[in-house]
Amino acid sequence: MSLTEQELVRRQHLDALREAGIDPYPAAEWETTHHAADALAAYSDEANDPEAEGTEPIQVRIAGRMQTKRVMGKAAFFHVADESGTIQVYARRDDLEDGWYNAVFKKLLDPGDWLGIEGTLFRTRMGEVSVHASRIVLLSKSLKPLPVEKTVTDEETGETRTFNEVTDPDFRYRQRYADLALHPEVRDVFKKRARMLRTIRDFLDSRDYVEVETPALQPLYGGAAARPFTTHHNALDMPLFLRIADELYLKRLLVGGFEGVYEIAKDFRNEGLSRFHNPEFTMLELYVAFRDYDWMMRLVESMLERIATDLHGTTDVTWGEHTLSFAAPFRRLPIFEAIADKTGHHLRGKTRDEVAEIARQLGLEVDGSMGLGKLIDEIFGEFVEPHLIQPTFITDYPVELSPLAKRHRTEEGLVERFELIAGGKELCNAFSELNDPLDQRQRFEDQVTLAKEGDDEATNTVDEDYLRALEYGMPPAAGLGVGIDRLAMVMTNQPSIRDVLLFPLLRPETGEQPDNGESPLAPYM
RNA sequence: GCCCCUAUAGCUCAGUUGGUUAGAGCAGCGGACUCUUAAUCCGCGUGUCCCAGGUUCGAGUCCUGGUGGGGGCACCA
Repeated sequence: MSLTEQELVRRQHLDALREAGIDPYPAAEWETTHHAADALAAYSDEANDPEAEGTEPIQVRIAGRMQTKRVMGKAAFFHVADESGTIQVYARRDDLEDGWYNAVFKKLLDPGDWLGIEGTLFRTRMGEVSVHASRIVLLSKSLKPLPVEKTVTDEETGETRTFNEVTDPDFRYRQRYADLALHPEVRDVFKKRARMLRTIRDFLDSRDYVEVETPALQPLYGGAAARPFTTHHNALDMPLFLRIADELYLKRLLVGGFEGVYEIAKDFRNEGLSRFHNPEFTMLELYVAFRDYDWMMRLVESMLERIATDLHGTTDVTWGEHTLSFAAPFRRLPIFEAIADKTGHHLRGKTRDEVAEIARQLGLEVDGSMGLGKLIDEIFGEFVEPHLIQPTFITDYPVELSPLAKRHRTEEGLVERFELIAGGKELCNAFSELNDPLDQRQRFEDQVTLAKEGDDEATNTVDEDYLRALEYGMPPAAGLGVGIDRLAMVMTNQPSIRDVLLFPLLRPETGEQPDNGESPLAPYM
């Protein structure tokens, strides 16, 4: 791939630096005393006013990426960005090592270079707290120019305007490193995501639930309805599946005597991509012995309340034009009531064919392969779910949809299950876990029948080992699954799952295509 | 898999009913400048107009096919 003029210029700078005896990629540690934000805070600390008579100037050593460079002959200003923010640096020829300013700083350093700066804090005539540099060290040379965005604050209105903002999603997702370097607010999203995960772990650990790890490579897949990725183990010469859920392994651990276990892990589902779906995604699963789905609703309320408060200081979370309230308790609504509210149709007790007719009346496409459960799910997904903006527990699903959930204690044909919907999307799925081994075997066999009838998401194998575990006796338990990515979307107000994944799945870039029949795929050049 | 939108300089974008040499700002290059902040001033345009065909005297512009990206549908307990 040919280099642009700007890339060539930077390579020339690199060569010139080496000729001048400056290592553009030095190994030695550059110990810092401050981040940019700390330095600014230190200066504005009124208890130690640095502008008061007789006060010693504050010495700082900082490190960061050079932003725009404004050279005015024998002095220059530039900003340096580190993880905390930016701070301006004032570099004067006569304050730096002899000849260095003209020969190195002006000619060979470029925006994007990583620099170490030593100096004292002062306030410029324009009022900006800055570092008056006594020493500037190149820490790492940048050979490829980052796009230049400039943000201006209008002094009268206080409004900020950004020029040349990089908005191309292709660029931002593919070159996430550049997106992050350019956009501190994108880094903030991922810091919030990390904090959310830490809150979840704190919350669960404080209840003495044990974080465990179960296989991602599985000889049989199960625990959800989804098509798996398949792979192959060479030494054992056997096919393996990437997990679509952790559920069946975690419940084996309840049999083994753990009373609370959870796992935060990637699941893999071989399905389409969308604003809400990535083929690999992060799932929290939690199983607690001797509890039921009612109890689990209260736990979820309490956990989400805490996540919202930790991230935002309040249970109110902005979601597009809405404000979601995660203050407990959340609304609870049986699925049949929810459907009746939105469509006027009471489906409880109706036969498969009656529901199919209603679905047709509502304008849904119905075909003969759709069972009662599937039809109800379709109606719910089309007419109810998108309208559930505030956090809402939808409860008591038809048994056909839930082969791993316990039958409802009083309602025939239903299971003790809930989903939490917020922002019009499913965030959690939970139930009182089915622990009757004989009922479980029957439901697995029903799934196998569905698979044979052509449902390519039904599991086509009975997991005999799981049934063996259940036969030893699994305590009654409540189980929960939380889509961490979707929760992160809601908690950080991001419209696409790609905005809460550092590296969402994209097609590989096609490289330069020499007309020689070689592979067109050259992802990273 | 289907439908719609979209692709022009490193970045953000303009480009007329098809018209001859494809432009602007920022970035970059050369020069001036010791408190600037989209620094300013003087000079310089750096391009596979996503790709491949086609229509035409002539295509960035129109047509067909393809590729990347976005949105929607389908799929997704």
